[in-house]
Amino acid sequence: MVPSSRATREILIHRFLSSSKLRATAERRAIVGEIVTRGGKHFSAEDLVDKFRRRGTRVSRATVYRTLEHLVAAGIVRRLILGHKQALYERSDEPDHHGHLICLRCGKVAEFASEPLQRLLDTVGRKHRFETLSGSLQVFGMCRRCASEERS
Amino acid sequence: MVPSSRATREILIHRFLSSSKLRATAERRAIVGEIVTRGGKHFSAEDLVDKFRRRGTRVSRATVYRTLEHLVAAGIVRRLILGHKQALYERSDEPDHHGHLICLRCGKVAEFASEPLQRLLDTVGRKHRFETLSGSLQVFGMCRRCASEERS
DNA sequence: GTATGTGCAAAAGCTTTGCACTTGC
DNA sequence: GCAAGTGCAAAGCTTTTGCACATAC
Repeated sequence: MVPSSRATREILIHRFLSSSKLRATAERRAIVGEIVTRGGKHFSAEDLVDKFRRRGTRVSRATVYRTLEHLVAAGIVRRLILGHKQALYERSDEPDHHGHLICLRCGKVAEFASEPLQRLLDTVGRKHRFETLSGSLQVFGMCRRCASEERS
Repeated sequence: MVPSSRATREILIHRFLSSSKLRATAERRAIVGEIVTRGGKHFSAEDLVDKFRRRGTRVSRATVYRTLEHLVAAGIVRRLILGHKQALYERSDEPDHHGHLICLRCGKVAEFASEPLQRLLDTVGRKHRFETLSGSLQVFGMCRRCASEERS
């Protein structure tokens, strides 16, 4: 049974709005709602804009960017820079720290959870007196499919 | 005693040019030479353009970008995306794998070598049948100086 | 009623590209 | 000589911003 998406959304919206003196606008609700609906997957600002356009919800690109900025500041989503072009975002209430396997040939991004990564972050932070907020391990290379296609 | 920079440069240029059927132009020599001179530090495409402009060497921005692309493909430099704006590059013959500590407040990027990171990459690659070419661990947070300024 | 937020379109910033000219091999 | 490389300026993309209008509180 999947946890109630409606409940999650309300919690997130509440946390988001109360974290500063932000107003609860229809646009912000739509954006948070959409992010909740997407679950743990990565998404770009443009993904949201597209979705709203297709669905007929009126939210401008500028508002999407501005709201994402707030969400990042509030610690609700993380901003990832994986490929070479746009930034991707993901909910930060996802299984703690994880890394990304980025295929340089097909561009696919896979994710892996890693308990050792978590420990590594702790160690590094302590050693360098650095206050770690989040960490992202990017591994560049070739996914299994591309590696085998490359050989043939 | 620092290893001969001239020798290093020749080796790199040779490796670079012979890795495909690339021609040895003055521009490419200047770019590789400059990268060698910079040692292990990060640099952006614009850094190179600036340097050439100040020094009076005529190398266009387009050529810098095109050559960097070749260098990345040849495995001589790595392309890093650390902050939010331009890509940074670094020589890939640097002390194997290392991570980056990125301060979200002042933007400073520090580097740390990490043997455990190396091991983590191996483990992850094996586990996910992923052919790892390079890995980059980005740790976002606050550096010591900013953390203390923030508190005061 | 007023501080906040939104939309639009323009601006900004990095990177890529088309095309005519140059040059290494 | 000709394929490969360069420079220039224009175009492409994502993201940010200024400003007039709209709206949550």
